[in-house]
Amino acid sequence: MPQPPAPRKATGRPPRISREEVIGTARRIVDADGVDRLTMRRLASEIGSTPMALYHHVRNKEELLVLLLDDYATRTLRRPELPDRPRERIVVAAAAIHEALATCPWIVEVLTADDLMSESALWFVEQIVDGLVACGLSPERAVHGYRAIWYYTAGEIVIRTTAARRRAEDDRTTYRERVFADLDPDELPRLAQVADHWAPLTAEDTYLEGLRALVDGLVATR
Amino acid sequence: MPQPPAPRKATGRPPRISREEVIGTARRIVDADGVDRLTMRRLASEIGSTPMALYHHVRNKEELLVLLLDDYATRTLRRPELPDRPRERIVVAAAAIHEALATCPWIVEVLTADDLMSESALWFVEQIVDGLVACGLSPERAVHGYRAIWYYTAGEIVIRTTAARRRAEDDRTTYRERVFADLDPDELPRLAQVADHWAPLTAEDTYLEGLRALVDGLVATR
DNA sequence: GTAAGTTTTTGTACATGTAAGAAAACTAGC
DNA sequence: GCTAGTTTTCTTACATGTACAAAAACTTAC
Repeated sequence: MPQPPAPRKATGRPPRISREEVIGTARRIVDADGVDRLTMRRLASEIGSTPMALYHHVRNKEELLVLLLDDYATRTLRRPELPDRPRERIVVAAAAIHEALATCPWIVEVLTADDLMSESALWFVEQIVDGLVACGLSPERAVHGYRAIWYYTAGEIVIRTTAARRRAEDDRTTYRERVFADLDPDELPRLAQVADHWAPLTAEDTYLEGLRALVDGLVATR
Repeated sequence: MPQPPAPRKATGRPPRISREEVIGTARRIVDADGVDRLTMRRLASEIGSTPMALYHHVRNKEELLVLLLDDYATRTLRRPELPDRPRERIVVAAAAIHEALATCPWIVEVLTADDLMSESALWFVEQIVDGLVACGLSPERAVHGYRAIWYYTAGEIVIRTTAARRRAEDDRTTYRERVFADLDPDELPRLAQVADHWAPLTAEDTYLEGLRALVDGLVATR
């Protein structure tokens, strides 16, 4: 793996491709044909190299996807105007991250891989932690609060995106539908009550409401 | 795919293996050697069949894993004593699901695949939805509240498990550590302030605190 | 020049999930 | 028995990520 801090040793066989070229070409493929079409072989051939050569610039395909997500975040995350009230500041910052990620449908494969820790995302993290501190949390509790918000946000995106993808590529009856079809109203009255509306209800986008509830709960002095 | 409701047509070539046998053998492999060692070829050979024969009993490997998780949930989920206060009931029910899933380290691959919708898990869902209604939410809002709790719970498990796995199999410096090493304290004062403790802070298990905050926020009349 | 050392590239090979279709093993109708 | 139909199993084949080792293309020391 190359060491950018070193001032270019100029020893060894000179590289024909660079990490940037790899990422850039991968981005083009993903933008054009979707993440499913991004294979190491195709990437290599489009870049004019061989599959294994790529592995000197990225550790493996997963890291490549993380780098792609980073690249995407750097290019599209714009810092919004933040309201004055700290509680609203938290909500707006988290919602901005959520929106950016939710419109990038292929992240699912990567989202769980690591925290969202690109340079450009840190500012949002800072705003959230700072907002929590402004609400009276200790720095430690603020970090925990940020983590909770991140769990909720990432979980929402991953689950909703996966569900949507599954619906798209598989129109057979899902297990869920079968289970909900014959609920015992005596044992599970509430679920039986909402069984008919379960699908539309869970399809609704309630990220913001949930986020608000979570933030409210986090900043409430208990 | 076989139709269990039909009373056994007894036509066509008689099956030599059953879905139950497939799941049972898969479970043994996973219990013995971990989910990584579960391959369709090995499963087939241990069952005394061929890989492609399995595909008449499970749709694909992902469905097999979902069925495995279902099986696991059915065997291990025990209904806890629930407190009277609805708010606490929600917390206890959600925490029970969380605990069962968190001790089953291989679920990550499946968790995002679908809701946790095995028969045995529905009772917990019922308790959560019912608890939310008892706190004054409409049935619709209660379902949304349950979804928020599920997003948070699944996100926590997926992210923490993936992070732990990554730490285990890769001791090289992570991207996160590098980013946190040189934070600009002027631009990101809060993060710089906690940078040293970030790793231990995020390693702490704060699921319950986050859950409590979320539930508090959900039931608070606003 | 040559030799040694370093880094990148390439070629080969393997494990894996699974698509496609042929074959096998049965039943029902004749 | 024979044929047609149905369901399950088996064979073959392919795409993919990537391990491993050899080769290539450099620099530096002599």
